[in-house]
Amino acid sequence: MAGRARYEELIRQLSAFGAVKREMSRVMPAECPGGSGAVLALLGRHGDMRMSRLAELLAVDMSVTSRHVAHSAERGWVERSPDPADKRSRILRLTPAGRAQLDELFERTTRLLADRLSDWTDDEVGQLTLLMTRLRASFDDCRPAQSRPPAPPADGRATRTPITTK
Amino acid sequence: MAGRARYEELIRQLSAFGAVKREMSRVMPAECPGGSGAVLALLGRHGDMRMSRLAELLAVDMSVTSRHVAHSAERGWVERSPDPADKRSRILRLTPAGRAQLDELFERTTRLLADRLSDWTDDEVGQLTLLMTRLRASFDDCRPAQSRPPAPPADGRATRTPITTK
DNA sequence: TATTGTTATACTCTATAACTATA
DNA sequence: TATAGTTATAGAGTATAACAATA
Repeated sequence: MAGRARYEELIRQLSAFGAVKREMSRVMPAECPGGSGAVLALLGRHGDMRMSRLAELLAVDMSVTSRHVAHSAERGWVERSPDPADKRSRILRLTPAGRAQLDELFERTTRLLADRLSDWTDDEVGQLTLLMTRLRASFDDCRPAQSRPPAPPADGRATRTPITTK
Repeated sequence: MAGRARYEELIRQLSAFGAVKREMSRVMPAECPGGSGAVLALLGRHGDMRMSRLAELLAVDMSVTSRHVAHSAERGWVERSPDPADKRSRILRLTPAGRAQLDELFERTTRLLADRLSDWTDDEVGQLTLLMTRLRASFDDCRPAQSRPPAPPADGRATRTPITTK
């Protein structure tokens, strides 16, 4: 358990963190806003899935997810095919065009980070990523849990706060 | 210089970080949205200042700053007095009510963090804060620079870009 | 009756541009 | 002419609630 001063300083940093995200979004192609980018990134990482699962990964209401996905689908980046097992559901899949767009996003953001973080060592970047991942996991653990998967097989530098199915 | 895989993983974490911020803002009093909270926090930390300086600290356009400050002033948290040295400017100051509101904000967010991060050590929280501070500084250093002070000596966990009165 | 997904509405945050009042 | 600050407008993100189709 950390001291109050620690928390307050962390709060300040969290609060001021918007600036970094804003600068990241400024290098994104105008046609692809952040919401769509997040959709593509998650589909690229986790593969095909349903709306509800995507909403959970985005940690956002499904109504919001629906709009982001609609935007992506309109541009041909995502395909929504009916789920044969449940006609209410739709299976989302990244199209080749979506994959290309995703590559472009990573290309741009990676270039930005490589520029800004040129004086960071590989290990320092890894450290920050690890701690941010863990922070997010610590918050996730306390969510109204829908269908949190039982300890997703941590893939390398994954979450240090193991997820227990409640 | 870190490897591309490092950057991509960091990008994913940055992208997913909104969830943490959203949860933080959910514990805020309805009357005090995030923008006002940031204003109060910066005035509390750095003391009285002008609009332009606050806008720079917020890393946001002055038009945005103006609205947040107006919101805070309407609620009696911030006082805008004319600058005798320059009649175009206004000096911002935290009122006692603003200080009380700020205390309340820290109280709530600290409580949230203490809950979520109960299994983090003091040192781990410090580590994360330090790295986030440094990340932000790395981005700041590349900004269109208005009155950025000349590379101050980093002192541990404080902002690495200390503020000097222009 | 409950769940999946969509749509309508409203609110916050942001940037750009036009405007004022000083400098 | 340039700068400090305000306001109007527009765009992105989010949540809540009402709705349709299916389970």
